[in-house]
Amino acid sequence: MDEQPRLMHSHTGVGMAGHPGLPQHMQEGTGGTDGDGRKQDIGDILQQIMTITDQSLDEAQARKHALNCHRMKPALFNVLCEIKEKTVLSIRGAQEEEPPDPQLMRLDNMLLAEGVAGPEKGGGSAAAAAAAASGGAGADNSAEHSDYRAKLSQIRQIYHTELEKYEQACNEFTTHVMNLLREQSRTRPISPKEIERMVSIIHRKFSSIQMQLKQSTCEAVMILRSRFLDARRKRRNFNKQATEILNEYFYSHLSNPYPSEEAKEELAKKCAITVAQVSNWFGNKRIRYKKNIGKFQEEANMYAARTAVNAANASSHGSQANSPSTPNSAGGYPSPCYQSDRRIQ
DNA sequence: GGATATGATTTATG
DNA sequence: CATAAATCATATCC
Repeated sequence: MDEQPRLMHSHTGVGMAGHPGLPQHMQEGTGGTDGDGRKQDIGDILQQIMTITDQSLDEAQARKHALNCHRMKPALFNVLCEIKEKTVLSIRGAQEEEPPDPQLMRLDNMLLAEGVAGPEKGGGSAAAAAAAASGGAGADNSAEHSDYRAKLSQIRQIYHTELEKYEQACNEFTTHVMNLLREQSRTRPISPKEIERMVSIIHRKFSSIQMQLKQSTCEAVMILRSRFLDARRKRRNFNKQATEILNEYFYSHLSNPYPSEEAKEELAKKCAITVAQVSNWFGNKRIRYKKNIGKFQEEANMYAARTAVNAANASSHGSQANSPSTPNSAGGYPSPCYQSDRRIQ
């Protein structure tokens, strides 16, 4: 809207005399006689154009309409078109290319990798699988994970809503501007290139806003990750049953407490934890046992007794009325001392 | 609240 | 790569 008076001033108002783009009949001096009425006409029109900004909008609208209907309008318009063509050509120079922003690409890639952008990934299938695999025992673990997933999808949803909002606003604005330009193109020459450029400017602006959104979404995801996926921060003790199973194995293999890969897998399954966790547990247990055997003596005795009783039960099942609740009363079980022949290397 | 227990991670080693 | 050892960071106990 504000370009109209400027254009008129700079090209039509002042620089008119002798402009190379102007047709012959408009470049004549004031001395001519037969073109006098016509010149007066043009002068009037130009005067009207010049004063258009001083008028109220309604008045201007009316003037515009009047100008539009004026018989000289097509001729003048053609002149303007010519001028425009020349000046626009000189304005438009080395600015058209637009390389993809590496920063934006980085953000996009990350959002895609985190599953925030892109298509909805298989809803809860991973969580369901985890819950199924862990049975009832590892429920807290999967619950924690689902909490993480819930937060992530929350972020995802906000991100998409905002993105959509921006997109919509961008489209609305673009349409609005294009309508304006189209409307203005009746009174001033507007090339398709110009419209294109305007649209691309708008899109650039909006995409820079989008980048901010992506940036903050990335930050949110990062914070979420560090909060939830750093297991050290959310350490959970294994449940009683799991530690019993692990201890049982440890003390019954005290001479060589290094479960094979298969044994680890078995233990992991029984305890509803991962193989890595089993390895961690044994690593911790070995070093801590070795460091302070005395402290573990009682525990060692207890588990040794229990396995002894279990063995006895298994070997002579049914014949004896035994009570598994009195393991300590049974004397003579092998004491799990830290001796040279059952060394941890 | 601090002491201790404990699961996970890091670092070093062969 | 598996493990030992040190270390971290939280959980749990008292």
